[in-house]
Amino acid sequence: MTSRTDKKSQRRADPLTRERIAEAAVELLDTAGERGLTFPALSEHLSTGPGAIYWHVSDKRDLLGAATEAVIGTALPAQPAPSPQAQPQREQVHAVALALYDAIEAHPWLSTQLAAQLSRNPWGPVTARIFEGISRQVIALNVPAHSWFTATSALMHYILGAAAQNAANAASARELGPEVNRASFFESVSQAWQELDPHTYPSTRAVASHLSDHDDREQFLAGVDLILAGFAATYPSAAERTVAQPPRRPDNS
Amino acid sequence: MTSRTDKKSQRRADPLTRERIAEAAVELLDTAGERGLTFPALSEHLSTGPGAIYWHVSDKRDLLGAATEAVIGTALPAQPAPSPQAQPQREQVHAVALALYDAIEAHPWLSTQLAAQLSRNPWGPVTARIFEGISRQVIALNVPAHSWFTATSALMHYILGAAAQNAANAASARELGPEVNRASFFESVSQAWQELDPHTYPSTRAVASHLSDHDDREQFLAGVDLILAGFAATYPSAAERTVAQPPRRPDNS
DNA sequence: ACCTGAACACCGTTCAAGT
DNA sequence: ACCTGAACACCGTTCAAGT
Repeated sequence: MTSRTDKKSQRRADPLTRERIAEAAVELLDTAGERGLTFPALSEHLSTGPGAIYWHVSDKRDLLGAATEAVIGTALPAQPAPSPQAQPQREQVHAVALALYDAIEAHPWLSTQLAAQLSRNPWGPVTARIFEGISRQVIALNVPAHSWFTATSALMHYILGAAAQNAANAASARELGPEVNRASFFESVSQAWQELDPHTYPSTRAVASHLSDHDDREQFLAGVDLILAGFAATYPSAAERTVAQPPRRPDNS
Repeated sequence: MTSRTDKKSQRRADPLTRERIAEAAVELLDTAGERGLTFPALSEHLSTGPGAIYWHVSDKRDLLGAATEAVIGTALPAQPAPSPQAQPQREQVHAVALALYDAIEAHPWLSTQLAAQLSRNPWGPVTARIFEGISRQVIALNVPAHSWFTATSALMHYILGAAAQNAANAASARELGPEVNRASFFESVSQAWQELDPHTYPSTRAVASHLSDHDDREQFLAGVDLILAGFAATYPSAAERTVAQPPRRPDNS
């Protein structure tokens, strides 16, 4: 494990690299949250000085980018060949969606960073990896070429937005105490919504009263299916690919 | 306009209020960007000290929240009565979607703040206003009650995500010089994507090659229509509401 | 009740100096 | 080439003191 220059006076056990720094940053972000990632804290974690970090990373944005890249890289591994048609199409879409969903739930800070990458760096590796994962499905779904971008966008924005929302809910629920399950969290949000002014917020109140204690992942996938149904309905060529499956309940009831 | 105590020694022309502070914050955010909103800058803008601002606002998060509220309040005015069926349903959805789209394009910092509000404060006025605007459409669309939340989520996340993406693109294009139009911006992104590794990013490259020089708003609405089509296909009761319209091209070609 | 402005704690970033 | 750590600029927040 130690390097070949195994003298007693080697500078450090293992030298700093952008990757090691990214890992440490992820750890800090997961542990202490977005506010917990500071150069002083990270320096101490790596037992070095802030200057050393700046040698490998250009600034804090770059540091956060490296952390994001590290997580996305393992959550959405590069798949060279358009994956074989082993799974039915719908399940492949679900797999990509859930990979992102789980990554964001495990690292709540990720949702902010992904949004930042999307907007700041649409040609960066993070954006490309996500876009690739989703557009591959869209193409396989026989969406016509002129609509690839629209369809991918719709799916991607829903996935990232809903996953972020779920992660935030999970974090809020966690704050209410580890013993409280999701049910009581939804209960409390539902209740807060019910207390809105009936005159200005009639529909929100109505929706709140129908917020069943659903399974979050099922709910998330129901949204994905809703958009897939939109593809099938809008592009006849895409229809057989998704609709030919055994008809699945599109939502909880 | 001046208060009743109209002595020469009144402390200031107009006293600070949360609203005046929010307005000034919006101005700073629009002018100088997210990084430009600092307490020193805001204090000077209002010709006061930082302490005065803290009397009306609890901290910076609250300050940003007030700014967000101010913008959303005018972009999405409260509509007491479920708006009359004057317009066809699809156009009402478009109207809400475009209101958010335009607000985000005019205030690019808004997209980050809306995401923050959604996750931190799901029961706050900003979230409620947006949710109300969209869920009202979903309900009017005859989506069944147990799917109101899913359907509203799908539409909302797409709208906010796509609008944010557009605002970011617009900002990037602006940076390339005021004379460059959107076309050349899309050209450059498309080109950057084309240079990705063909082995790992085949689909992204394929999509890039079909990135026509579209109208951004049309593209955005095409995505909305895609999701509406999903409603119609998934919930038979919703079908006649959206499908009965003169069939509109769902996308540019 | 509302405002003033100095003071404090803290963080991102730089840089001359080391190995 | 890579690391050290002190120093700087700047910002969020507080607070004793004013009106």
